[in-house]
Amino acid sequence: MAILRLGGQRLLLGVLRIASPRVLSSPFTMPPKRKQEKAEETPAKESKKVKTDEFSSDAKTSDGKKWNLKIVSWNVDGLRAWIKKDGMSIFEKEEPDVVCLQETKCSDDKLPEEIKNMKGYKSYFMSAKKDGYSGVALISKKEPLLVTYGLDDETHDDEGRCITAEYEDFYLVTAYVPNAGRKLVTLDKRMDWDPKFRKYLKELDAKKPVIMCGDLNVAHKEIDLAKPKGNKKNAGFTPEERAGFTDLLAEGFVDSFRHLYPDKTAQYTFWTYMANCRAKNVGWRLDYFVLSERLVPNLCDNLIRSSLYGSDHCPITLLVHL
Amino acid sequence: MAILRLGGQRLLLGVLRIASPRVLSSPFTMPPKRKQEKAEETPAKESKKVKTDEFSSDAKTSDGKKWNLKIVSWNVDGLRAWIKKDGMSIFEKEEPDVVCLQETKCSDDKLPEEIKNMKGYKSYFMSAKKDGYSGVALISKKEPLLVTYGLDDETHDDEGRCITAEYEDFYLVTAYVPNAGRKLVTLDKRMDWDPKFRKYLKELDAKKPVIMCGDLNVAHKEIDLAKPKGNKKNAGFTPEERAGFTDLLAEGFVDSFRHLYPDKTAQYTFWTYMANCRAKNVGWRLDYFVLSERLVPNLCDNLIRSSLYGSDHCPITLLVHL
DNA sequence: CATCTGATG
DNA sequence: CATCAGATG
Repeated sequence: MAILRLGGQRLLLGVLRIASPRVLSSPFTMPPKRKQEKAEETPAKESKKVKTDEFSSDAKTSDGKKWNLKIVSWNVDGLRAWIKKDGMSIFEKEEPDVVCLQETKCSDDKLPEEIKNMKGYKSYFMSAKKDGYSGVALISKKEPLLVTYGLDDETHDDEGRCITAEYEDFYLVTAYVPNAGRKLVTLDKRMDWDPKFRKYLKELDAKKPVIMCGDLNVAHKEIDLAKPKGNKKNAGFTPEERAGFTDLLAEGFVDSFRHLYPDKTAQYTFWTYMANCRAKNVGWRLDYFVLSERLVPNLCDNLIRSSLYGSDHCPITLLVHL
Repeated sequence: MAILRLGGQRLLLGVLRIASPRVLSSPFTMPPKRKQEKAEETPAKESKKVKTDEFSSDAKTSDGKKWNLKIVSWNVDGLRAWIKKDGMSIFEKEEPDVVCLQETKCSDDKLPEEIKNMKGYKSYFMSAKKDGYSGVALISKKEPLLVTYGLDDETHDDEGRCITAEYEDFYLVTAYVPNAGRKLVTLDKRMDWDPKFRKYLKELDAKKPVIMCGDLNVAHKEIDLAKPKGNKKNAGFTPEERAGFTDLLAEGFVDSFRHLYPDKTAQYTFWTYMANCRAKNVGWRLDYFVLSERLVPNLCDNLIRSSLYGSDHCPITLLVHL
């Protein structure tokens, strides 16, 4: 069993509330200036532009049913900095049913009010013990039947890496998978995580279908990063990490993006801030929606929102019919 | 004897060079935006405005001689950040003969080229052993006869707090005096410094008149800070620190600003960044020019440039006839 | 080249 | 509320 935090908003039963999201701020679709020259005089926070068509979609399942559930996943690389960079405009643009965030880097007591109490949403956070490190969040229109935190594992559950929301018809799991680190100093921790997480997902999958999303800190195949040759010994593209992902799929899960677009190249969700990599699209696909195989008939689309800035990752969006 | 660093530009003999300072950048006389909203799109660094009259002065000695030497002192609170905030435009505005900087917070290997090799100036730096801490600089049009570093004292000379430049007719000393710290945790270090520094200045004074400037980290009298009542137990206004300054003056030195303006109130050189203190002029006079008494006939003016931004201190300017 | 913390002021 | 360093990514 996963850890179950009680009290406050953390034990959650049944009542489903639906409301339209708060209008937050203007689109943020231009790459921001570098740090030395950043931040215009008046950030465009005041203008209340209407949602553009850029984020609308008519995607359907293979048997023609239009999507009715939208989930966004975004590694924010620091929740507070991301908010200052207008990251929360994602709610206005996507009008998502659920938003999952990774690398919040924010202890509970420092969480900004605006993200804790979003109109029309319920928010759940799992912060690391270590301040300013890791941390995930799950923000849902519908109140889940139950929200649980972690994998029930001593090694990993102090690091704020996983939240599970149970809904009527499925589990939603968001994860920030351990980074193997420079010179692979934490590859051991990562390789400890992979089978435990796989087991955890398999146990959920035995009960209800699973939608898992987040920063899995691996580019699965050569097609999933710009420079496969040079990165075979680097965190995120070692044989061990790649095999870990292959093993997960072998248990009855699907990489929804690659399922839909098996040959699509140069589709990344992360670019290091260094060396102007994002402008050059020298990136990695590290962020995924992984679904129980039996959800494939429900899958409508998996979009990579590479036009959105606010972190060194971009958001990804899942559309399903459920 | 003070420590004498040899090698490179640090042992300095005789040759006097005078050149006009490089035109650096536009005036920077408006309070900058707060951090969250700072830095215009295009910093005004390109425009080459002419020096305004704001910084010109006809100040004379009491017997009518116009000033011919201008020295600026500024606690920059991080040399590199100060440069980014256009602090170096002080050279264009004041056309000073010497600029003394405190709290450079920059090890020698990280010093920006532009400050090391200013056209028309010679630069001298004393950095602390501890990275990003303390540090002073002295930048002079005329090459001094000799430049020495520190007080020849083990306790203090690792902390980059003092540079002495010997000229034909006087010594120029710049100092960043130890801060007594929150809850006075380093008051002991400070009270160790005061008599040693006093002794050092007295020894110089026995040879040539002394001009000492810098952040002395004390507001001498109640008139020298906005909130004297509430600060009697705080760093910078304890009885011990104030007595240290009184003791220095008793050895034959003069606080040039207070000498010229004995009753002028609300004249400060430092405002904490917190609580919007600068806008409210809730400040402290911590930066001084202290002169050998026999230089009083040479004194023309001591100006507090509170319109200049770039750090939590403003620059002060000394005009003398020598 | 970013985020964060923690020391320092 | 700033600077900086160092850890982390």
